[in-house]
Amino acid sequence: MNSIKQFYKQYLQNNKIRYSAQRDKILDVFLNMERHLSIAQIYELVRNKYSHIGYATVYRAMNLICKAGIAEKIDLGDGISRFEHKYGQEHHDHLICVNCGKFIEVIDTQIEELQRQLAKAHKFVLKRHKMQLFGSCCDCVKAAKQSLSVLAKDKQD
Amino acid sequence: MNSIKQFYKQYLQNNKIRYSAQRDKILDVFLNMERHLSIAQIYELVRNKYSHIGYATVYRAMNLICKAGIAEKIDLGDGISRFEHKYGQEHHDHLICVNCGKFIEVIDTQIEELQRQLAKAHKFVLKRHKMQLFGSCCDCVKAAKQSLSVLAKDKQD
DNA sequence: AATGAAACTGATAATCATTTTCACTTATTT
DNA sequence: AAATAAGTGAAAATGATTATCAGTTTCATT
Ligand SMILES: [Mn+2]
Ligand SMILES: [Mn+2]
Ligand SMILES: [Zn+2]
Ligand SMILES: [Zn+2]
Repeated sequence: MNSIKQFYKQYLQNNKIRYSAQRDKILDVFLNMERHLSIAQIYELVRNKYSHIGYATVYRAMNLICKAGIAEKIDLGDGISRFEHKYGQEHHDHLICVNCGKFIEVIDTQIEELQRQLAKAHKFVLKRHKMQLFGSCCDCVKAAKQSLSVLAKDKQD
Repeated sequence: MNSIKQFYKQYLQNNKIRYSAQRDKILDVFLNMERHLSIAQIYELVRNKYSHIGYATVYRAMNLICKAGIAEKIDLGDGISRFEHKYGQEHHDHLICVNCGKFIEVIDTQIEELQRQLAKAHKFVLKRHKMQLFGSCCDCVKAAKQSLSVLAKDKQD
């Protein structure tokens, strides 16, 4: 039925790691959650649904889920790790709005190809890369323009 | 004479921030240092040369130097901030060897242009970006091959 | 030169995300 | 069932960074 869960169970079995009730619940929450949530947010969701699960257990479970290749930890440099789905997802990079925190997932095959060429030119064996574009999303730009025009109007009066 | 120091003094003056002996020493160390050093490493260098300067003062001074636009803090996701020269330097991205930690500075104008287009396509007003390519540098690849062949020879014997 | 305000320093404490520890419980193997 | 291994949760530890605060230095004004 749930092929991801099957995959996870297989991974644990292969590595002689037990499949506990806590790990099951945390995986369920992760699989049903919005993208890019932090540990604190995942912990809250787990608590709401099941309670009585420790913070450290959520950390441990999410690290396992990452090791299994089902989640990926992403780091925006703000000191908070976020997690996103990786199983069956193709690689992508992020546009991040510095105002509202919105994530836009992007993949640009030309850039990816140029990255490979760049690494090759420096005799680098490329393992992974991180590309994050920070700026203001269209909604936030619109909102900023709006408030500017309101200010201008106030000045006129 | 030292135009960067002049620039720094001007920045501090403009912002009513004093130019102390500690700030002078820390700036000197930063200006003469290898690229991409951490606070701990800068602190060591400062200590060797002058001693009696507090850790917090180094943090504060480096943050100031960044605000002035002379240094830039870079984050590789390993929890350690590193600093590099920014004054008069053009933007660049990094190839980072996951084995030896070597940095290679790169700039690919095609990628930069594609990034701008990508942002535009999503109606994003781009402020800054981060691109880091992780892998093995040619020296580390060579070393790995070497040790592999040694192992193979051992097996033969 | 004296004075008072403002800025700076350095030691230390606080913060915050994450990891470790450890006594205890649960699952698996013998 | 007993022995062994793994997992859990609470609490402590860690490590980078920032905040606090009493004492010091600098600057401007008298
Ligand atoms: Mn994503
Ligand atoms: Mn650099
Ligand atoms: Zn936004
Ligand atoms: Zn290397």
